[in-house]
Amino acid sequence: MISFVQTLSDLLWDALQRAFPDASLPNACLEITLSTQPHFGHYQCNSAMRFSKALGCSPRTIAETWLKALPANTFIAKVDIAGPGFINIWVQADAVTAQLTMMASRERLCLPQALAERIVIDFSSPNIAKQMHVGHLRSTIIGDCLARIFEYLGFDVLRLNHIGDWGTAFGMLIAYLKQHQPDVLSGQQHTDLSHLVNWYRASKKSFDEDADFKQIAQQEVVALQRGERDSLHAWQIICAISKENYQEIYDLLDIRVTDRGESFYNPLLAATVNDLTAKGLVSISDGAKCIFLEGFSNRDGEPLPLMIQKSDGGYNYASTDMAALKHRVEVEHATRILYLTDSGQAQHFAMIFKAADLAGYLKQEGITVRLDHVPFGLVLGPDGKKFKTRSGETEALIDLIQAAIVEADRLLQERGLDLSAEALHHTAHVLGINAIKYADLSNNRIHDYVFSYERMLRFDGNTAAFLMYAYVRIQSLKRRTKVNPSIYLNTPLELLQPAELELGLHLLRFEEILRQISHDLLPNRLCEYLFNLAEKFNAFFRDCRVEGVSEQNARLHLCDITARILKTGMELLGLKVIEKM
RNA sequence: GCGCCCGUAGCUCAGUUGGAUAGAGUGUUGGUUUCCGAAACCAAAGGUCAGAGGUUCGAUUCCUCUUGGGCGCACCA
Repeated sequence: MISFVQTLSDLLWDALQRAFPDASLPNACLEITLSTQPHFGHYQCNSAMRFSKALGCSPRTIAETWLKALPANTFIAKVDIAGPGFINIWVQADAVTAQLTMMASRERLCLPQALAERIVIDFSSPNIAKQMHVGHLRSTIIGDCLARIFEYLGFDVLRLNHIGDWGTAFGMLIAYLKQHQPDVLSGQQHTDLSHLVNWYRASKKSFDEDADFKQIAQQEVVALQRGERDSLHAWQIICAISKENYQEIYDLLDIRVTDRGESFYNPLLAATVNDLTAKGLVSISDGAKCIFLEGFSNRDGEPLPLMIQKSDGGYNYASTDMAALKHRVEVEHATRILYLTDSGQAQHFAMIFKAADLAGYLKQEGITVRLDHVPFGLVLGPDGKKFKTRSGETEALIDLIQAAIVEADRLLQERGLDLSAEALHHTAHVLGINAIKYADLSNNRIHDYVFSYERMLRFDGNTAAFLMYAYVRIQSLKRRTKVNPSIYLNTPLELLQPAELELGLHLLRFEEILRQISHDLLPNRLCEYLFNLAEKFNAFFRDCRVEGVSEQNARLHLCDITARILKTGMELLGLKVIEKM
């Protein structure tokens, strides 16, 4: 759909060229934005000031000449010049109605991409033999949300879980299990992640303190990488136990992601290193294969390497990331790759991206692959420091989620709702998880944010519950009037009152918001949009009676579109929508 | 030391091609229901946008410096 701003922009651009046919304007792009104040109209154009120099006269004169050339049209109701040369625009309700009707007639509320660009989103990425913790929460939630938005926009999205399932740690864990837990490896004894975590700690201790064990562990790594059957089998058992644990979390959070861990790229590592070497990018430093890149130096001011092979011949995460990038471009044909990790890895990815560019991995069939590191800040505890439990341990994600659900349950019970125990429990479940997700997504991801059950579970303010409440209220109203949807959906929309027009204009901006997020990758913009939508609906609902008035069915139609966008928007954030609460 | 990120109301945060009087939420104070869900709405109060300079018609936004905080910087990922 051509956005409303675009339509206005086209109209004004034509007028500008008619008004100043001989002028060469510096910028073919008009600046049209939402008005900053209600009395400045619906939209404002700020370009007259910018053109002042090029046209050699004052912004006000430009604006006056410009608007005289604006032909009569069905979009603009009124224009006005204010201040130094701002052009304020009031739109015609009929034009909004027409666009809204067109939008609502489609099953999907925005147009799909002309070309289904292939986009890889690398997110979540827990580590085998470790609990998922808050650090994985943001990657998982934000990554899933971006994936949903890109899918909705019609991109061909490949969600990849780059699990930490390979590397030196497995040697010691396998060695330890062989020595102390043979029944687990033989499959005779089932176990869970909490035991695994303890064994991991114990094996680490032995590794650090016992030279003999260390040697055995290192041999296990070699055996594993060689693909020896016993070692591989042990590795598979360890992975399976871990996956059980994080699949439980993904089920709770409704996250869909394809497992493709570091181990997947193991067979590609040697070839990748060879390829980089053949391209002359690699030099040997202290026995390790390194790529030295301009602009990166270490604490002693010496060049900082991107190490792609260790001096002992082993590979590390840079090797895997280079191989993965190559695979995603060459085999998966990705034209864009997003990496959802904390901002601490910014330098690492900056180096990976630069090295990939130098190696020519980003040019494929005339297309330049776009790489985005999508960084995010830390989750902080109430003390403003990195989130920890009271005992100072890193909090397991599963506990965190359960706690939110328990807290939501308690709050709902306090309210004394007219719900069955089962319905209340279900609502608490949805509310708890929605609250965690929304609290995360509604903050700008760049910043650290303070985690607080109390704040995220509030029923008022910019929270998940506020959006859910706005939605159920609309659904309730639709039920209450007992009008068959086929009747109100076929009743022409009318935007008579200012609050109706405001709501209608806001509804039209949905696609524009999603497109913007596909560029800046900031889901908080969708949260803000939906929060404003709920507010504008509340204003409409305050000013415009729905039930039992002559405009009833037209207004029910508007309510229905509002509910659809609220629902779609919440689903794009990964929130569950309920019909009653 | 080098590099990256951040500093906006008491608190939590928006504010991205530079736009008019910097906005929400929360908290505080006051108000709104014979009427569609008051889990709502309205209003008041609250600011040196960390500080200083620069760029220009215009800077929270871009540049430089200062300051405070966070993170990264060779064989863990």
